[in-house]
Amino acid sequence: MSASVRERLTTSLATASKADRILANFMLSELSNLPFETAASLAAKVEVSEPTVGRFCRTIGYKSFKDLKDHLKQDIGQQPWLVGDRLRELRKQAAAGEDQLATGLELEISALVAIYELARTPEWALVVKRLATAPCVYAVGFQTERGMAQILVNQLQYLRDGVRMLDLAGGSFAEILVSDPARSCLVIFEARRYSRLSRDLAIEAKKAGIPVTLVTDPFCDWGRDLVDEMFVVPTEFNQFWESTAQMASLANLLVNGVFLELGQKVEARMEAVTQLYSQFTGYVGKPINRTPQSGSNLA
Amino acid sequence: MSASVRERLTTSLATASKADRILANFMLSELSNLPFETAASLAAKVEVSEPTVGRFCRTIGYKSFKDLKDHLKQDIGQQPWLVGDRLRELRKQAAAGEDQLATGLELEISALVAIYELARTPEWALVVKRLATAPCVYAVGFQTERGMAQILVNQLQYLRDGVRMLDLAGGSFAEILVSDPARSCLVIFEARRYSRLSRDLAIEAKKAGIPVTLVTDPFCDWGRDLVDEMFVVPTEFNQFWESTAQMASLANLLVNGVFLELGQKVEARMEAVTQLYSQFTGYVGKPINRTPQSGSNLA
DNA sequence: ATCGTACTGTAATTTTTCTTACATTTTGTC
DNA sequence: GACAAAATGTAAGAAAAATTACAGTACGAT
Repeated sequence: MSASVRERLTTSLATASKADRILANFMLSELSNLPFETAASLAAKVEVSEPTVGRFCRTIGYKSFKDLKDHLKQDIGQQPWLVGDRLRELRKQAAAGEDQLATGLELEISALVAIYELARTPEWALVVKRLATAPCVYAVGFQTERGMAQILVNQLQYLRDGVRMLDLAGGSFAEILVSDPARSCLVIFEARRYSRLSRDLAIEAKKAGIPVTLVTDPFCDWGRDLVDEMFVVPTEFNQFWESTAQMASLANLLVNGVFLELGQKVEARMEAVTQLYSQFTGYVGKPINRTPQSGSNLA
Repeated sequence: MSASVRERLTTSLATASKADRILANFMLSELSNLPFETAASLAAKVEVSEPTVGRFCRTIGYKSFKDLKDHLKQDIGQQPWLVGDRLRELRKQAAAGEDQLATGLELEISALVAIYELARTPEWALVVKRLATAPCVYAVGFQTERGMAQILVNQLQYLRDGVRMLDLAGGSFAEILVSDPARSCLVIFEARRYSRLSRDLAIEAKKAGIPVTLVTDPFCDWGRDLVDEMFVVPTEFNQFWESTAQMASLANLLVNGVFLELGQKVEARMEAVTQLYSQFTGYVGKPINRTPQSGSNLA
């Protein structure tokens, strides 16, 4: 009757019921934030009812969620969990050992800050508006930046129609370049070494009058006057090569902006997409819903 | 109106009244236990009345003791750091307007910290080693996480042979599931709502004996005993839905680890890939190199 | 010394958090 | 497919925590 909170949670996983497992899992992954939670806040996050939280704590041997937290206090003991402390800890280790990782963290953090600064610029607002309203949105990325375009596209597609990822599979980029420029816009993700395709595509798009947004690294010297907006994302984090990881954060912020711009009306669409996914593929926990919904195609 | 809890407490020491000073001092020395305290428990410990605690918190700018705790949670420390001023600036604006963006930034930063902590775990080292040495590496992601898998795959492919992205285009995942399990490993990126495919794939991979690494959000309750390693990435950044953006950072860190593991020998390959890209597509600044290089196919 | 101001505590009230009782749903079994 | 058992949610109520109102106290100024 005296195991650590973590141990008890882990043990419980074996026998616990569905809701209890969800709780245990979440608690395990968020152990360091638990002290700040309350039974109600937890319940909301994992989408169970409040009594379930209390009951679960009782089944694993505590009096209440609060009691569990009190035990946590002793468990964590000297381990830091305030972000500040943890950051400091990482730094210290970085200073001690020959670990270049932690300095990378600081650089990555500063990249994030830079991105959030970008998100307050007029250009940002402009791009968000365009991504929300242009009939056709294209995104593209080559080499290692292909995934970034993918991320933007996949998410935007939940919010609106007419979003497509470009690639050179067809050999020409004709999809966008011969379409009505007033109806299209393009987002290019790029970083060193810049693919010739990015530049050529930007040139042609400009020629065609299609608005182009370039998300790139600080070394890009060819974009400035070819594109309408250029978002520069820091990429040097002490890793063996540039990391464009934080472009994903930028992409997500853009998507978030588009959501805010579109407002309520996207909800129906998101619901429909989810419904369709449920129907054709299925989600964990819910079997495939094989009954096509009459109201599901709002595209 | 935007200092860290620690800062505010320290500042208050100068002007505070007797009881307040006692409180501030106690809080400062017990900062890491604060989340477990309640206004009443604190009051008892320093022998002041409960309202005094609340009042004190209000005089230093919080709504209540609970509000102070909430800020503590996000407090990333007062250390002078790289981007301190800019971060502070963003925070100030956040405090002023009801701008949820900046608090999102703090959450995103703490997610980064969590990832860098992950990168120091034994599991991480294990996964890196496996990604570096397994003959076949597969990565997969569905819905909005597809891009994450893409990012990992595209980069790993620069470093080593035998890296492929999985999808259901063929309808069966046979590529990996009927291959020699001793030669393969799998990385799954997933987040709510979890695709049925992720789980089923994990189950089958486990059955087949293929090591599986799951990168997911804190809400995932089905992975724990289905996979060999589970990396949990925080995803709630005050945006309209979960943002898995920081998984990209995790992917890049993994790639970086693989690079360090493989060492010098990857350079030749990277050079060759670059050469081939130059030959077939070309880089900005360099025209297509149309002369095939005799030494370029090391694959 | 007396007054006034600022500080602090007591007690009542409000708000939040947790629990209990009961209804409903889910799960497993025959 | 129906039943029982287990699990979960709802809603009401109990307990805890925090706030407010108000009264008393300490301390400085006059």
